[in-house]
Amino acid sequence: MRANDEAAAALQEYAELFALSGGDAFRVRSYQKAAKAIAGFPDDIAAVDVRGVPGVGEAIAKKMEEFLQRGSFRQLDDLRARVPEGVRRLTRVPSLGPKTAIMLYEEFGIDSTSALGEAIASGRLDGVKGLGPKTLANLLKGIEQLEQSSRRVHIGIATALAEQVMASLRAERIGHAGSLRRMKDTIGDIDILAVAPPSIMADFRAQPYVAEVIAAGDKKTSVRTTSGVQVDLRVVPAGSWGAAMQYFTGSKEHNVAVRELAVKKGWKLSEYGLFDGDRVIAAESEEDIYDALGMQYVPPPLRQGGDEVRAALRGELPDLVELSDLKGDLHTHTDLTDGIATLEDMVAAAHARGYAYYAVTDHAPDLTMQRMTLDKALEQRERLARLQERYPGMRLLHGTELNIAPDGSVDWPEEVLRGFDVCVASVHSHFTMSRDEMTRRFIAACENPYVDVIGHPTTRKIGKRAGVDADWDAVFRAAARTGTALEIDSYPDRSDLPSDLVRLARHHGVKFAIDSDSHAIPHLEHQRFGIGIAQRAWLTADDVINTWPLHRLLTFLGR
DNA sequence: GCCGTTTTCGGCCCGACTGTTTTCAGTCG
Repeated sequence: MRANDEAAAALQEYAELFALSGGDAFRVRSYQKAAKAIAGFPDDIAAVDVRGVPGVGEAIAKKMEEFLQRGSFRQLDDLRARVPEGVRRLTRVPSLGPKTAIMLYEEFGIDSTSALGEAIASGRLDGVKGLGPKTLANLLKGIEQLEQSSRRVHIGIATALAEQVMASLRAERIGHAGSLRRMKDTIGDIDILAVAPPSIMADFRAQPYVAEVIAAGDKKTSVRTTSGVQVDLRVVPAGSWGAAMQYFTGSKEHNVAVRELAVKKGWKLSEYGLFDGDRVIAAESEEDIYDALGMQYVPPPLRQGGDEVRAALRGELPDLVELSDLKGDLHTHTDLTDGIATLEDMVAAAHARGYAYYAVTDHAPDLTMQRMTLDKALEQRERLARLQERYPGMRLLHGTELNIAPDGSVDWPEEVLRGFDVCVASVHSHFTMSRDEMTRRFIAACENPYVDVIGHPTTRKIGKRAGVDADWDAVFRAAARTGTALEIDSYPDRSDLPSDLVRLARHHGVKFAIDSDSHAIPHLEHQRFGIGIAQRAWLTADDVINTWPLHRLLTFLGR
């Protein structure tokens, strides 16, 4: 993890603890704002003065400097000691905020979600002021949701941790396998393979990110990291690298299918190689193994144990969309609404990525907290037009992220919508409508001729909120019929659409936009996670509108 | 805590929703 992300996480934790200990709400907001700005700051704060980050003054700068020196700061240590861990977990329950968490702890001694569950079940909280029967029932439901989701982390967290682990170890060869390599949107634990001397295990156990050693052997060491995620490190022989990668990448179902192929030929496939008796047929590279079995190389995101093995035997695997196919980004924000970087900085960062086009899509007025007005949007359009002169090779598109109201309507009338190059439309509230109402809502949005892309369609937040309920077949048919693209929102805690729904939508003839939904410059890189979702859904470049050349994209947008 | 063409104090995104209450507190985006 970058120093910025670690420092921001510590500050964010401090903000939470500060709120839980009854601290001033404006100060809480200051800490949160600064944490967001530090995480999104393009330069390494270990290398530059952190006071240069907007929202960071003298007090926060001191805390961050202490953090960079010793991995914590005094005020954070104090609050960690004062606020029980269980109380912090209470606030992760949806609809349970700091006020209620403090009250439950101080009045009833409840310091964990399980204690809360028992207290509700036993009737101990019946008749408590502010906690009616509906609230208690909602809390129980929230606890259940939390317990189901808390064992896995989203791919953004897992990727950062895996990269940190690999960078911290010296090896002749090192790489990650498992569900992370298959680009699943959530990851249970991280598998790292290495070709290295035995001493790597001791080095691994001594790393500062290790909280607990679960198992320590010559071939495998398992630890729980300070972030709570388990990491397994396996040392493999150099000659078996490909076989080990193939074996530990999985999925289990994929490996069963591939091993059956080997058995049919009278061979044996293990993590040490593909063998005919004692003779090694292939072991050093995955490509050799798949080749020897008479099939195409199967890219990890496709190894799900579905029909990829059959397709690979027939030579019918798709030519998957790659990160390098993307020619632009169609959903990004600036500090005009809830982004933290200026229009000029976001555009410059997009240009540095070599895009052929780039859309700025700040929020529209119906999300009142964003304070957007038509005047502000038009002024931004002027600024963008002036910026365009500086970037002749990159077409700047002025867009907006509209809000889909419960009836499926959006923020502005047609004459205003007509003026945008691209309109993304997304659901941001009213998540609990009935399936029928929600389906009608999405279909109405698709039928709006100015809506080009449905943003983060299920609105799920991994570990926090389940997706909305809708008849997706009906929604996808409407999207295909109206020429409305569905977004693959690459922001890792969204990962939305999820790959199974992408595959279903593709079946209906839908096109997709792989967007970063960036609120800061580093977020532009998140598109790699969206590519993973697209690959798991077998998408080719032709399925993704932001791989298309500009003129084809503009034709699709109908502008 | 931060911030400043209304600068060193007094503001700080604010409206909707839910479940509770009998006029509102807490939570969320």
